[in-house]
Amino acid sequence: MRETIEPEGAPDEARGEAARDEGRDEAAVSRFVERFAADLAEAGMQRMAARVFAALLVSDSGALTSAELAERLRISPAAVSGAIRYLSQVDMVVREREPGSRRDRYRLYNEVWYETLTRRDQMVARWESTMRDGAKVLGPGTPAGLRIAETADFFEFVQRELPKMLERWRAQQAERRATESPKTQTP
Amino acid sequence: MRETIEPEGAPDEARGEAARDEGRDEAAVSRFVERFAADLAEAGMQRMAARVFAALLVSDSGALTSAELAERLRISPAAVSGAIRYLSQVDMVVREREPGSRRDRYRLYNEVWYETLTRRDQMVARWESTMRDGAKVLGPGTPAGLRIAETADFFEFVQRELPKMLERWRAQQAERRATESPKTQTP
DNA sequence: CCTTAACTTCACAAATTTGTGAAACTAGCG
DNA sequence: CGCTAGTTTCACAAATTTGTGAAGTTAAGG
Repeated sequence: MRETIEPEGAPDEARGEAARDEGRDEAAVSRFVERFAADLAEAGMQRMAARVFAALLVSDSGALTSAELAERLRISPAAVSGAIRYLSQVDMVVREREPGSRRDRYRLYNEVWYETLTRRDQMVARWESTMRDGAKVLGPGTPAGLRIAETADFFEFVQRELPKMLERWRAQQAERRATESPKTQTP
Repeated sequence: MRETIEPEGAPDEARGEAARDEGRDEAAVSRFVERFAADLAEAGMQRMAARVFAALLVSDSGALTSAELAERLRISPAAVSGAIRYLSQVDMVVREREPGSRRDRYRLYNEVWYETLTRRDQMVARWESTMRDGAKVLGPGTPAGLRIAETADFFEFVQRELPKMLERWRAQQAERRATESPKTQTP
């Protein structure tokens, strides 16, 4: 029951400068946006942040203004603001001030998955630190102390592995781009 | 302000069959439990589940009864029940019915981290599926379609990598146990 | 079989989170 | 320099989540 009062046939002075994304099955796209957002939310991301991220993902330009996001997701500017604050904080989106206009655009960060995994890595680092302290408290002679020390070791292991894994992904991508279509280089 | 009325000096008929965990700095242990639980909660785990898991982690036996958990964490049996339901569901804890007595014991699952990563893997699988569908909706000719297809590829890559990583961890552990102290085998 | 210890379920009150409208800022543009 | 489009902040109402007490269930032990 929300009435987004935005004269549908507004003069197009304000139109056409951003993503147009025309000629697609908007209903299907929206379903996809909501489905992916739900996946992310289930994994712990704030709901609005997830929706905004998904909306950016399906835009051809990879960047949208606050107004566009608000319109497409049917949410208030305040909600967009909150979502963007979160997404910038975790480096999933970058804010671009357009030189000419006074409105911001929010762009998908290119290395999103790199950033996201790095963030996860930092979390694991914190856990390892917690575990090392715990191992001290419990003492190396006790079963609990040993178990906790081993957990710390596991977290340390994961921390060493994640960056390597990202490296392999990049290598694979580089190779694929080289072989698959030698013309398609990102401008 | 919770009053856990449990006669501290209860006759020990009901004592001594489970974890005793004596002679440690209980205050320090409790701080560690709460800290690690907070880490887990921040990562999205339900708070009570996180606390119960942490409490099991610091027990020497690696297993506690509902009553012990309730007492140590100062929570109601209902809360324990809820937490255990979650933890069993995700295979982080196994339920053991003691043959003699009528009370259950909840034991840390040995391969917790293996299970946890596997679970994460399944989540990534769902995301990949979402992305493949999305790529279809957007179409392979569009920028958004390409971006989404690449994301799907990334998820696929991660899915292939995680199991390998776990394999390496196991190998490393096996080796360490062999070299470090050839006597210390789990009974 | 009946008793009763142990666990689970349920309804609810408390606490937390979420998204909004409206007011407060900020900075282009005239 | 003031106007105003665009964004952020704030207080609050709605929705959700959380943990509890109490009732309900199950099965071990007499």
